[in-house]
Amino acid sequence: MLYAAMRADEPRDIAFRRIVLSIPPGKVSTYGHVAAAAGYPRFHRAVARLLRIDPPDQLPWHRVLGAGGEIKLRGAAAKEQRARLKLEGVRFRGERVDMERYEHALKPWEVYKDLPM
DNA sequence: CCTATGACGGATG
DNA sequence: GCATCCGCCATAG
Repeated sequence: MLYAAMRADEPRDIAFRRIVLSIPPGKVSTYGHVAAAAGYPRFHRAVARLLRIDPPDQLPWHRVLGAGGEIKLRGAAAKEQRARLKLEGVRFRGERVDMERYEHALKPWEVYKDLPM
């Protein structure tokens, strides 16, 4: 088993995944907010890492943005994310998502932890 | 052990 | 808005 896959089974990563899964279509969140909602306020970079190593078809990775609604991917991947969001009706203001309208309010981790996936 | 590199974030000028 | 710097977590060499 690959080390990356093992790491992805750590409780922290489970929490990150479940929170990302809770973001509904047409809504978005940020690396920092996902980390904080999971109970790990300084782990925004770990959230980004998880989205990078997880199979792309298992998580709505495109609904996670940088602070302020900024797409942090580069090149073709950035276009891909923007296209996916647009398909869900998420509108942009310039290069950023209009967070006032599309940011999903994440609930505290206790609300997610015992819910069915 | 140290350095470099990221799908980061905040503070500062 | 832009440029810099620093802090933070994780991985690779």
